Amino acid sequence: MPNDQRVPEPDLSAAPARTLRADAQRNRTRILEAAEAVFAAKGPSASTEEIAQKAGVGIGTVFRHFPTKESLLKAIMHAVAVRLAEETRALATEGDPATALFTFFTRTVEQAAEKKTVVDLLAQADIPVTVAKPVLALREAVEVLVGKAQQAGTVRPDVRVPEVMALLIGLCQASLNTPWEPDLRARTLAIVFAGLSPAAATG
Amino acid sequence: MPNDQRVPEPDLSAAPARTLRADAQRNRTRILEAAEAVFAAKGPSASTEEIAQKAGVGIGTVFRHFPTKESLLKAIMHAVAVRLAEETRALATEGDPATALFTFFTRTVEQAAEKKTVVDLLAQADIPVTVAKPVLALREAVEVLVGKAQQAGTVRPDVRVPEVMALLIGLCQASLNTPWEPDLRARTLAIVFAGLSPAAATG
DNA sequence: CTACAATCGGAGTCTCCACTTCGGTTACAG
DNA sequence: CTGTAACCGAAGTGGAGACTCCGATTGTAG
Repeated sequence: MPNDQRVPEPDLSAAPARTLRADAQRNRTRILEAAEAVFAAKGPSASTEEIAQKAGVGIGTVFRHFPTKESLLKAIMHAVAVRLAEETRALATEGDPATALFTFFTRTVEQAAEKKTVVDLLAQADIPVTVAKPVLALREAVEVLVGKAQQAGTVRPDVRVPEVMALLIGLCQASLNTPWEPDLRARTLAIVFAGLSPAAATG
Repeated sequence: MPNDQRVPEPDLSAAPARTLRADAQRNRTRILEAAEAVFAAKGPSASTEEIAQKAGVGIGTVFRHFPTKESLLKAIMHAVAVRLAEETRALATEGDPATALFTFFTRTVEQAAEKKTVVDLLAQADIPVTVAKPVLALREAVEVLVGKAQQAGTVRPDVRVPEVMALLIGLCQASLNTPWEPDLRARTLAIVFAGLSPAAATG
């Protein structure tokens, strides 16, 4: 039994502590699931109590697993970033190079309205250190998408990744706050895609 | 001209009450100025106390003039909406039809980072009744801008106002949360402008 | 089975903020 | 100048939410 616990670094992955008691592990999972749902629906301002209730545990249990509301939020953002980066990388390696970027764009904007966490994650100016790695991975995956689309001739060669990310973030935020009809979403995306295409004037 | 309709609605303009005592009028003005500055800098979550302090009055004075924090916020938004609508209308009547829309876009996005109130106003899904009129005026002015640009041949004829507003809101929000370098802002706007231009493929 | 340490959970604390109250102050009519 | 009604402002109230404490509960080693 390791009496002394020396933990120089907090591990934010799914199973951080060793020999975690069974109920503790179960509750931890429940809390993470509940937190992801609540944060996605109501944003970071959702109360910890609501998360505890949705998870079916007491509020004290939440704060034992995550000493701070912020730490819980970071754990969720970490998970979200990892998933998003994986999806994007899959699209970059397996998808049709000519259209993969547009698919990624459309899919992300579509889901933005339902997943506030994703938008908050993307919009953050100063990325917390704990989620920096997956966010970097996401950026690299987008870079691949842009590069392939440019090689395939569906995106202008002078377009760079920062402005693509800027457009993505902007569209996600706008669609989140002002729920778009599918028709409006399609037309708005069409304008951006047209602007990215080689047919457009460079101005 | 709209027919005269009598609406029992509180007047939110600068001088609502008649025969307001001199010091009261002065304080009211100070509060409005302070609130606009603070809300623009910190958003709607800024505390009333900070506004009172910046205005140089007690917090009680703020609540006498504006019974609710929300009513104060609405008064500011009303003023902002009126100003923005006037600027836009001026651009619609006096500016070069071919470029006025782009000028409006660029100017608004440029100022977004410093004026959170404007972004909050534009992004609101449900416009409060008290500011609906100037917001409608703004929308009409944008409609004129789009129409003139289309007549001048600088914007595709199939583009409609809703998607233009959606793009504007998205760009403003993104530039607000993630401060853009002027260079990035220019490149991002260039993509959108290219997408609006007739040279772009319709998809 | 039993002991015990890890875990649970919710009442309690602390802080922040919107909003109220009321005694002191001041503009202004007469 | 003077009375007074309007106005001022800071201490006070209430509620919400993040975080803590500690007796009760429970998984698990032996």
